[in-house]
Amino acid sequence: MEPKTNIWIEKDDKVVLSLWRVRLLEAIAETGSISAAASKMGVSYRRAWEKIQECEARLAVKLVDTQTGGSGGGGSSLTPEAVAYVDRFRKFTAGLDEFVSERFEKYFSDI
Amino acid sequence: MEPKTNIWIEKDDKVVLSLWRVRLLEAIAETGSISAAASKMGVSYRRAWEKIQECEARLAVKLVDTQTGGSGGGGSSLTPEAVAYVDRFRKFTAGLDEFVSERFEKYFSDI
DNA sequence: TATCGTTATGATATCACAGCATAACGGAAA
DNA sequence: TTTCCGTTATGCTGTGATATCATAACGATA
Repeated sequence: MEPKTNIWIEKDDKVVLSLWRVRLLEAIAETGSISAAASKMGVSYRRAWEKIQECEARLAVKLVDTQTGGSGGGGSSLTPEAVAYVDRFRKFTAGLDEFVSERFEKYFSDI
Repeated sequence: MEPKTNIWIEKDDKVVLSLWRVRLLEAIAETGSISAAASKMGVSYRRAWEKIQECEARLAVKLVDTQTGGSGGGGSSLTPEAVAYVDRFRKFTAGLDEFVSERFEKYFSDI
């Protein structure tokens, strides 16, 4: 038995940022491409790309700069706005895991 | 923009208890029937019943005592084990909303 | 100019879930 | 005794979301 949590931010009842989406953005920053990030996250390029579109549309902010063609085939990187959102989100959710783990230990350690 | 969270407990990568399921159990306790509880939760009886079966199977514990037929058509009530699980879960998750709200205010109040 | 990996999207298959339908049950009322 | 009613219990079917497949466009480099 193990505790699990999810945390996200909604706007008009729609997800604009979530733990998963922030991880995806971080993966894009690390790998330099949506394709590699999707692979790293274990999802199809298609799905990763769609989620990014969704976030951009709902936040009304460009999050990923993309380039098609070129030496490496192209690539992607985060906009300064995306970096700021990721940073904010990470600070926002910092300590959540510890909070949950401690409480789980306290009340479910015997199971 | 508003923060949202979910919290649950897994066993072998499968959900055994969650905020939603605990609310369902509480609704059964309050109303005295799965049918009324499902309606209260805004889902079909079918779905409510299935989730209870799932929890019982995965926890290997009987959670709901049911009675078919009779004056009111029958009804349901929680077993002592279920009451104990609900209580534990509520204690486990107490304070989570405040934790998240505070942090959200701190880092996203301007948006 | 041919190549190659990436972005960008359409088209189709698959699957969890919602909604509908129905049988069994048994106390209460007729 | 027989009918009635609301609940439990479960099968069946439609549907929307998601996964998988396929393909066009792009452009620096060799």
